[in-house]
Amino acid sequence: MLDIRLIREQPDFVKSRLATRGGDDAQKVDEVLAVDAERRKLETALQQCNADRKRLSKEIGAARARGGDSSEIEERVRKIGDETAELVRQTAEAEERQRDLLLNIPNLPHAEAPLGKSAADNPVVRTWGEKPNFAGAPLDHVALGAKLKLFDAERATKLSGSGFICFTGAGARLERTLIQFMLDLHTREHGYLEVSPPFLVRRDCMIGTTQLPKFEEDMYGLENGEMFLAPTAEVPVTNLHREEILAAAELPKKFVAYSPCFRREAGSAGRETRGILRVHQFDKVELVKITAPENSHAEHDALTADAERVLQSLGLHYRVIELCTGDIGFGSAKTYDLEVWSPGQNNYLEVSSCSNFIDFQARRMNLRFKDAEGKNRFCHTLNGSGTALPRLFAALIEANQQPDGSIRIPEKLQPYFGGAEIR
RNA sequence: GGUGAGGUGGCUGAGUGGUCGAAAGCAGCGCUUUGCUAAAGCGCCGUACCCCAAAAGGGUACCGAGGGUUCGAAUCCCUCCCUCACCGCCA
Repeated sequence: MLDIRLIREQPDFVKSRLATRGGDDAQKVDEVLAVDAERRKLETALQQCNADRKRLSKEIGAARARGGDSSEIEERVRKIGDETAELVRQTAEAEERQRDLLLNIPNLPHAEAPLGKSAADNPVVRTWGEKPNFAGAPLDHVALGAKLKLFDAERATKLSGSGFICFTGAGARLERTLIQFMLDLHTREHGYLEVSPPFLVRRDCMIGTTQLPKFEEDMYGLENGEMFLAPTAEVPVTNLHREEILAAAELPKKFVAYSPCFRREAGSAGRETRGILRVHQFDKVELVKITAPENSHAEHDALTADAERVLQSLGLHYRVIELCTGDIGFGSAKTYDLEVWSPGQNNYLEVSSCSNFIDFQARRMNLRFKDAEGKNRFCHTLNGSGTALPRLFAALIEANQQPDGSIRIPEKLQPYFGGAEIR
């Protein structure tokens, strides 16, 4: 949520930053400004009424204490009360309209975010490692999975419909191994606190981390829209400290959490849907940071580096791209995507998205900290998936397939996996 | 799921219809005095929003949340949420 004061004081700046995303947000800014002006007018009038009512009511009390007659004042206050009721209704309505509008305006892309219209304009920031060489054409993860019985899409569909996957045997073990490997890496070597949060969260949490109200059709809701299956651990973990005022010394807070993630993937039929690349339920290990504003960019770079360590440790070739202003997510000001090389797809696969939300989520969550001068200021929030499991799984088995059809387990993973190969 | 108790400012804790944004104590900040690692006295000490060009200042709201009664609600009524205790059920 953007700061209404920023919109009020610098509307042209806000509009010009939003314009870099494309879309019609400038119009929403004008709407919110109009509502804001109306709201404040109503609020001032209402407060004047309340002040009169309060003052006169006290006079009634004083008059009665003296044993005097107060019926005339009582009549006046009753009249003010009638006027107030209408103002209360109008003010509340204006407040709600303003909030609805604000919740539907996306974050301002950071000044350093590259300009662009679509994913085609996302610059490559850096690459790591080399594409592996294969004697013949490498198999893709679907073929490898079928051959080695690593997952069973048909039976998962029988259980839950299309877009669900069931890992089996060595595949299930490899999946579990990757989760544990990442949790250990981030807790032992990068200083994150492991949390195992609820996966079912209240509506407020989904608003806090910007999934709602705009993307409700992509979420699985229960209990008449009061509860939702988390689409990422970002939701429960970032909301852990919602409506709190943290001490400056506590920052940055660094969390790592494993969770299954539930997404309807509405409207994405046909895009990267082969095999296990886009499913309605998948496992993910998520990184979340809560930082002071001064440090959020440095912490963002560090978080991205921590996510990269996973791919480096597994010896997987990847590249880092930065999302351009036209492609960046609704709530994010600056985002790096990690894309791992998939020999089977002969393309890069997005496995991790590291975003700096600045104070956009913190305002929605009312998440603040007390700074050195004792002022309460909004925190900055960052998150990056320490990698979406099925895609990492797919890239990993494709990159490590051997001429004899077996899969070599990367060295660092072997102690976790309890073996050096799958055959 | 049942029964009972309870949710007040950073903390403890008063307050059952009016002068209560809320006593008192603790913690914190400032000043004064005396001075050896401290005591005493005094003052300050919540958040959000609105008005004001701004500062100063003024105002409104907030005693778990939301409604209601009333001229007036921390206080009375209703609903909900949460915490604690015990009981039931259960991985």
